Amino acid sequence: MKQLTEKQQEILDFLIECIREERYTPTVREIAERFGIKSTNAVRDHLAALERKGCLTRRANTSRGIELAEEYLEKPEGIPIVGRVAAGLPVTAVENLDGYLAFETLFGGNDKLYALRVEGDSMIDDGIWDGDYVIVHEQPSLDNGEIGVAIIDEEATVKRIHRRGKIIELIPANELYQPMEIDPEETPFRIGGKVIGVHRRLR
Amino acid sequence: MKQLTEKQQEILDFLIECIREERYTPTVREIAERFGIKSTNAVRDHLAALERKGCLTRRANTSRGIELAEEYLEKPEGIPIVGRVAAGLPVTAVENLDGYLAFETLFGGNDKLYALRVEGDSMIDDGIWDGDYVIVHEQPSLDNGEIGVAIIDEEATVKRIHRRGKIIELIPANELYQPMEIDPEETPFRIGGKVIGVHRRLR
DNA sequence: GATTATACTGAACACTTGAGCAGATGTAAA
DNA sequence: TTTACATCTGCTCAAGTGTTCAGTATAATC
Repeated sequence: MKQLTEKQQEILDFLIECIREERYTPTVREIAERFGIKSTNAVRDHLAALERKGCLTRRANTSRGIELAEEYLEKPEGIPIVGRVAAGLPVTAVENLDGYLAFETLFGGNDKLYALRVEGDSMIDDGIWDGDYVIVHEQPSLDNGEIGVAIIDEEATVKRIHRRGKIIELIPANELYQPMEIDPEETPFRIGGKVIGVHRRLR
Repeated sequence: MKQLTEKQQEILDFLIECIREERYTPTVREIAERFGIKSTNAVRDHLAALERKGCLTRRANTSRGIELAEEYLEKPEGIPIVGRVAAGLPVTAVENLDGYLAFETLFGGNDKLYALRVEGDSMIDDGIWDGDYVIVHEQPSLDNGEIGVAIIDEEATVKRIHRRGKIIELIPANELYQPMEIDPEETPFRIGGKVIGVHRRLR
């Protein structure tokens, strides 16, 4: 991407604001009015420059036919992640900013994910509490000892899952609970996926 | 919201697809072409009906001036939350769907939020582990005993925070650690906010 | 000094587009 | 039957809008 002039950047910012925030592509004349430009051709020059520099494309002879390049269409979503707290600044100052916390960025657009609300405290020693959401990657099998979702008789439960020969062992993380053994030939059993995240809402 | 006819629904769906997905508002004639309608006035009638029923508004005398109502602009984001797992269906089948897990819906567009990565295991008994993200609501004070962010000498730390007279007490949730006492008149101290959520990425 | 890119004015042109009118057909409710 | 509404055709018109041409001026680059 080539360097933009100040004016070009201003106009690009305006376009981004319009299209991203207002879902509304301005006309050449609207852009001219916004910047106090009296000739549509001046705007045209800027748009041509922006197009040449790869910031946008235009549909010819079409009203409001500006299409922004991909990188300008997404707005940062989620919760700002604060790194070090710089002296004297508010916590969320840009200087402290480390990124954005969002499921999108954390789990990267994976469409085999689902969330499950945990009931009971059988996994409390693994840091999974009653009422937590676990984020699950749907997959048919697990490595031995991984935390996953076991579906027994269509009832979902979160446990550490071991396979010992033909027997499936579900191991809680709470000394008050006993491990459970399942013979898949006797009991309808399947694996719902692997737990890859935990989310808790405090009050 | 009044009932839509099949045709009106089709046109609304097309508008939603264009505006939401392609960021591109079609003209009356483009809509006509899309549905094999030969007169712009037929489309005009449909748009009038949709406007009357509150699905959209139109900017008069403006090209591509259709504005969808708020409820059609957002697409469901986040991770599907599964409730009960219905028999015989894949886990993420619509029948099991309970909603979507997203920071947006969980924390409702609150802009006083930030996230902080936790270092150390001083809060392990409160289910906050080393490497977790805590979601913090920025606020200047806390109720006694709430979990919050204490900023001491511009260093942020997560603890249960008590106020005892002039003294601030920071109480860890791990018997290996000792409570810490702070005199705000001697040590630069402020409250970074209240911890309202925990998020953990497993591997 | 010549060339190129940026930034703009002003006017004219032609296509794009929304708006409007007159009228037709079919369906469903009153 | 009457009424209301949805759906559509065909046409016209005016306003909206992108495009082009002819210039002017400045600064950076070669």
